[in-house]
Amino acid sequence: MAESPITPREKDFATWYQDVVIQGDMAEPAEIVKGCMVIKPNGYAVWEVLQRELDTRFKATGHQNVYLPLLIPESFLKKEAEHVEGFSPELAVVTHAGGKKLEEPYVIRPTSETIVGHFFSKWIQSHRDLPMLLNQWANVIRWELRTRMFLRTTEFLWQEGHTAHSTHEEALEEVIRMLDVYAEVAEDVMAMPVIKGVKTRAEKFAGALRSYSIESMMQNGLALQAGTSHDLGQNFGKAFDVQFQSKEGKLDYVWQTSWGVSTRLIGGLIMTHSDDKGLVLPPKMAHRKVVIVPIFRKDDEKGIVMEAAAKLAKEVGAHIDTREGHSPGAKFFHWERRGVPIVLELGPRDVAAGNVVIKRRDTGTKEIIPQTELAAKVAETLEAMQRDMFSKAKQRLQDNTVVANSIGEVREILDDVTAEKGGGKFVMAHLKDDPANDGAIKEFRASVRNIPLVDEYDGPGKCIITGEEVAQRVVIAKSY
RNA sequence: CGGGGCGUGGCUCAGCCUGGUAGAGCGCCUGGUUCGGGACCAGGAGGCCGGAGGUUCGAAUCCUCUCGCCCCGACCA
Repeated sequence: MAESPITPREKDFATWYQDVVIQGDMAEPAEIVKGCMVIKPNGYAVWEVLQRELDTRFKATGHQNVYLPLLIPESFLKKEAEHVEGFSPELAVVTHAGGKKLEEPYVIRPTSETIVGHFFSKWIQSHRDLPMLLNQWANVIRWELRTRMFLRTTEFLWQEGHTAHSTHEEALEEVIRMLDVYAEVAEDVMAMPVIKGVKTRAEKFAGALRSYSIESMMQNGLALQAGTSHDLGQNFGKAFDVQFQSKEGKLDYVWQTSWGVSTRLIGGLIMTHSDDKGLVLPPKMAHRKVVIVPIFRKDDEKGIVMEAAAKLAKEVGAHIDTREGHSPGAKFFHWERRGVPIVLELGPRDVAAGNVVIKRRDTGTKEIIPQTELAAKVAETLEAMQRDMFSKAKQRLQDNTVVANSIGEVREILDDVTAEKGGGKFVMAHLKDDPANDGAIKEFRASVRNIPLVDEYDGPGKCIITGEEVAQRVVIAKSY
């Protein structure tokens, strides 16, 4: 009996996560480039599902895809003071090309606000050019000091939306619209509950007026920022001189937004649903939803079983594991680790009785059913799994969200929490949105995740640090 | 970037302290028996020990530098 190569969550959550990523054939460290990973077919397929789900919604809300240069003139970054200050430490810079030193270095994009600003200024003259609603699917590089597969890697894949509007109100509507799209994909497709909210001023995107985020809770109770949407105000408009003439003939700067989600979502997906046996994918995220493991001994059995398997596979769109030289048991483990939602077992006994064994990945429940009922059963099971996985995650979020009324209390709850040991909570507390207060929270390595858009608690109260009256509680947690 | 740990067949690791031309288990290949939760037997292939330099008659082993991975911290849409 071989031991599971996956470290139990209880023992070391961080190691468990890595084991699941590798054993699930999602990705592996590139090793030849610092902080980079190789996304393997099983992982990239998940990204493709996400891309499809997101892109469909972007198009439905009027956006078009574009592609902008990977390299950005260094001077562009410097045009927005806060932006350059925020990103400078993590930039990779190209200084040589074509065999000689460049007059002006190029920065490998960490994000494209600056280059978008440049092109917006070329493309926008009139209010008739607005709104301009663009999105880019791309890779970016940020030289982070500490990386973890999917959660934070030097190079990662993402989409960045960039829009320009004639009024601040309209831009704000866009910011919230896209935040809602992110929340919908997270909850309805990934079965990953999120809290929508505003980032504090200290935590906002470098160069934005305000940032909004969706925050989700991983199984160790740590928060993961799953997506962000920024109200850029006129900051980049002014820095890149993006002006338009209004109906009234007046010149004004555009109001911009930007929003993005990345391959980090895959890390969130894994840490929300997977278990000690490996990856668990919600049906909507699984590119391969049903796999049939045929069981037989002799050749005559093989013929009968394979024939029945082919028929069932066609009926429910399943993949048949025809690999030779692997026992059925080995095949069960194989698909279990890769998170396939439903595995069907089909052997001579089942064929003789007209049955098939259906097994759910999330609960491990096994059931013998008549083959005639399979199609309906599969559809019903996939739906139930999607629903149940969301409920379970939602319940966990609720169970691990607590209220605190003093800074000491917050600290006591979060002090010992680590990514490895877990025990994390979302602590709801009244806190004034002031960088000094963020600093106080940071002392015990936690942070304000966001200020929820919908207050599900007790409304106004006194700030746990300054004692000032604030409108509502904020989410404080340790995070990735 | 600071502190700690670690790089040896595909994987996990032993060997290193006390230098003397590389080992185990798993995996892989072939054949046979198996096959309802990681099968077994037999035979076989595969590594110059992360990389570079140094010390030495001789380096996986000692020294220096370097690259990468993991953990803690700092940093971080």
